[in-house]
Amino acid sequence: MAAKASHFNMELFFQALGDNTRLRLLNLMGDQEICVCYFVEILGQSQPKISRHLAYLRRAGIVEARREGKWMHYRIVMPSNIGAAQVFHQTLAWLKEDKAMQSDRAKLTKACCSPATFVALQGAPLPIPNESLVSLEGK
Amino acid sequence: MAAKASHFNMELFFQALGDNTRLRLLNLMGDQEICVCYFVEILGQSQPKISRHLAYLRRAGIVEARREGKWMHYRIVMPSNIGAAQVFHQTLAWLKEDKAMQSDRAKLTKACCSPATFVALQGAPLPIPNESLVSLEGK
DNA sequence: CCAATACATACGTTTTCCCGAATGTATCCC
DNA sequence: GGGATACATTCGGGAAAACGTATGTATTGG
Repeated sequence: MAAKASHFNMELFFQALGDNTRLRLLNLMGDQEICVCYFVEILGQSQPKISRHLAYLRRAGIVEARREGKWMHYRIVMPSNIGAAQVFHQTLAWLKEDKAMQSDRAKLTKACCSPATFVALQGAPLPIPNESLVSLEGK
Repeated sequence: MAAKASHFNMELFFQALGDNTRLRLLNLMGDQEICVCYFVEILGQSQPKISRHLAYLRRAGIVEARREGKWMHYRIVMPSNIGAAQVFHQTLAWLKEDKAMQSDRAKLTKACCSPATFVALQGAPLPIPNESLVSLEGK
């Protein structure tokens, strides 16, 4: 029944990474689970646009969503395919080196420290560490 | 003068990898310099199509070409950006694990051993090891 | 139950990508 | 120089992607 799950679609995987908005989203997720409203606030782009890109990443199998009341939290999930996981992990590390990506992360940290100063984030849930990634921290 | 070479376009990089034909081409190059006619023969696709994808890879800065008489040899070049190089190297290793990619490589080996049996490859120059990648062989 | 919030999806348009077919260019050989 | 070979580029059409706008759905609070 799970016979065809073995072959991973590399083309689709890289296409998912071939968009700056999606790279920014992945960078913000990093090793945390994050609420959609933060993405909208930090990227400064329309909510439907963010939502569509998140759906794209979900279809590509590299993020998952979890509902918590009104809010949706997105987190990175490592592909089961080993090669994909290695490339993906390396990519996330690469994102951390990028200036623009660091800037996004800084904004996120700032927004989390004082969400009250962002009108759109009143009462929004804070990011939550993504436990499924902890095992990879060492490398 | 080389002031703006520092920022690598990640989006473009991943877009270049987001096409199966281009992934197959990169896989065939692997660690050798290869003549265009082999690509056409092994992928079984039109010469203009192959040529366009090679041009795409060249624009993305991950392959380079060298002319030798009538023939054009293509080879992989590692991006100067360290993060990109790491992801790229890992990607090439991943390609080697893929069944379909291994099949392409097998066809290439076969074609190189007896190019005379492939009408289109009469007198075509054999692949040449890509020396610029040797330093990375260890990892 | 109703309004408000948070997010997802549908729709129509514009842009981008990919292709086959045709044409252009460089090199070799006679 | 002229034809043949190897490859690159151009052109036009069709498919997919990306976007803004509008609308739908789930949840909360009153």
